[in-house]
Amino acid sequence: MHSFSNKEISEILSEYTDLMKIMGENKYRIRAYDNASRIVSDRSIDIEKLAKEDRLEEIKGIGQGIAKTIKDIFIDGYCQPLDELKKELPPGFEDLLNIPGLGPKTAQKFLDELDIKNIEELKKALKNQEIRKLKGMGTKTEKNLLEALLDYEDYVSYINLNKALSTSESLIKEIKEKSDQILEIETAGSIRRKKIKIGDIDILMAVKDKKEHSLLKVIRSLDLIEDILLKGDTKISARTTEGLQVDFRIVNSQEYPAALLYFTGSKYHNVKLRQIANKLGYKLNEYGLFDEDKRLNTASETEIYKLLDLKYIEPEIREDQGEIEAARQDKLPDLINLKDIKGDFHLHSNYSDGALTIEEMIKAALERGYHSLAITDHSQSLKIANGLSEDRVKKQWLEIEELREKYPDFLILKGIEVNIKKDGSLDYGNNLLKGFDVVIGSVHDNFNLSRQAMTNRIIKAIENEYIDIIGHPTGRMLGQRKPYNLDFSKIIEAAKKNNVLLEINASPARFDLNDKMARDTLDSNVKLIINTDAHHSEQYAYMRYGIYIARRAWAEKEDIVNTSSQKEIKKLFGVK
DNA sequence: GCCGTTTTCGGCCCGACTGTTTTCAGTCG
Repeated sequence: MHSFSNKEISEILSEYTDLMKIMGENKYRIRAYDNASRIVSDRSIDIEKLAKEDRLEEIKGIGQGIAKTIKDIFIDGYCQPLDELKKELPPGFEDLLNIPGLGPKTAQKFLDELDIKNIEELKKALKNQEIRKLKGMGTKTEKNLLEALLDYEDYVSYINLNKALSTSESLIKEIKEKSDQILEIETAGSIRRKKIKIGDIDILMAVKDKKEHSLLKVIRSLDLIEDILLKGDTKISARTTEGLQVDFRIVNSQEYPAALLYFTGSKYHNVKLRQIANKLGYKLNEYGLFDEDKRLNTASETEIYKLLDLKYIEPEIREDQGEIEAARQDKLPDLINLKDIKGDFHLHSNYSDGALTIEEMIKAALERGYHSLAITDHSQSLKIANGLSEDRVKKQWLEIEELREKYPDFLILKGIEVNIKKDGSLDYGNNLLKGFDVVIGSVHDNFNLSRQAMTNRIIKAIENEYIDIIGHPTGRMLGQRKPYNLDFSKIIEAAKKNNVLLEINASPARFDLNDKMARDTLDSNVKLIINTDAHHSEQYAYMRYGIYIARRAWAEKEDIVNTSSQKEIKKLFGVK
């Protein structure tokens, strides 16, 4: 038996799906494989274990055929049917499908009729105006494909949630200012679901008359809009000055709830809802829930769910990852809210690389309605961030003790973000560490250890009796640094055994843990703490992103330590 | 290829837009 991660199996199935599309396979077979690829990547099922125990068919969506395909991958070490398909196509050919507007049929046509084997050859053919000679192709197609190809070569694949939120909020604000026809307007799509990575922006609008509106003109005039990609009565696609696609959808008021549901997705959530609607004898589309041709009156998404015998499902968990079944049984989680948060426990002051004094950080925390915080500056070896020597730690403790007298009702914890060294030992000795109320262990160097070495390094830190929290557990920096190689299930296990918290670092540079890992953590009954890692009090506002991640992880108030009372916090961190 | 509170066979979510057609296939979400 060979070894493969869920992700690797998922990618093999996904590649197989792409190739089957090009070969013109049965579309339902393609769909089955596509679906299986998603299921395998999604949740924390242990695909390798199930394969070894011959229990793959227990997974819904995986039947005899795909179970055998997966099993054979573990036995052979590769996917034989995939390799056979690959032999029939030139290497690099499947990359053509990544170009927007170019699908399997067109790709196959290019190969058959012009012997185009890869993106380079396509570019040449487009520039030489060979494409327009093909039947069903014209100059317009040629021009569009060339543009799409050039875009693809230096494209924006995705942006982070914080950026997407601010862009969509600006767009909506400007549309409202420039048009008096908007009855309702809202961001839908993956932004409404608060996914961390956003591929495009979906904005839904309700107007009085879908045929008689001048929204195209308004959209064309928006500051952030560079050009229009597609224009219809109900759908307008545009591109921002930063190269991001925005889809505007236009409906009337009656249609709005169903449209909001539809355009929020996810696609897989929607498919499930439609299947349920069909079973109940209804039809669900973006214009409403229909009984025969009669639209049922639904004033909100909640009413649509209700007619489908489901409780309202929050957008953040609409991913077809068990939420529909939970909604049917009234077992949905009561998701945590921003207002439940009472403290922030990973903060930097001007003792290390923060911008403000401890007192300034306290004042801003009070303004946010918090009752607690922890000052956790960097430890001595992080010179670049002005890490604290033992003497400066002692000096900071004295200052905190004075501030405690000045703010008696507010809980100020003496904390530290201590470096976890390459061998898993910590940057301070236990004699100093035991004087802190909160010790966060973080990795700040030697990111390229082997999976085993990195896992052991962090586990060793978790086992130190003074460690309370593992900070930004995977070390990723969005768009800059990949997460380090880690057996995360072992980290969860160690955290559970040693009563250590794992952090959701809410800083937009990190978003670490991500939603899936956070959900896996909670599934193992390990609690999470959400911290902003603020270096300035303005960054307390990052807490909302941490909440989004937690909500996507199905977190309830009780799952997140920051919601505890001051008394509970004291008990948790052993403060008198 | 998967699935079943009518089914082990016969279905499988649904619609918008584009380009090139003249009624539709391809692509996308």
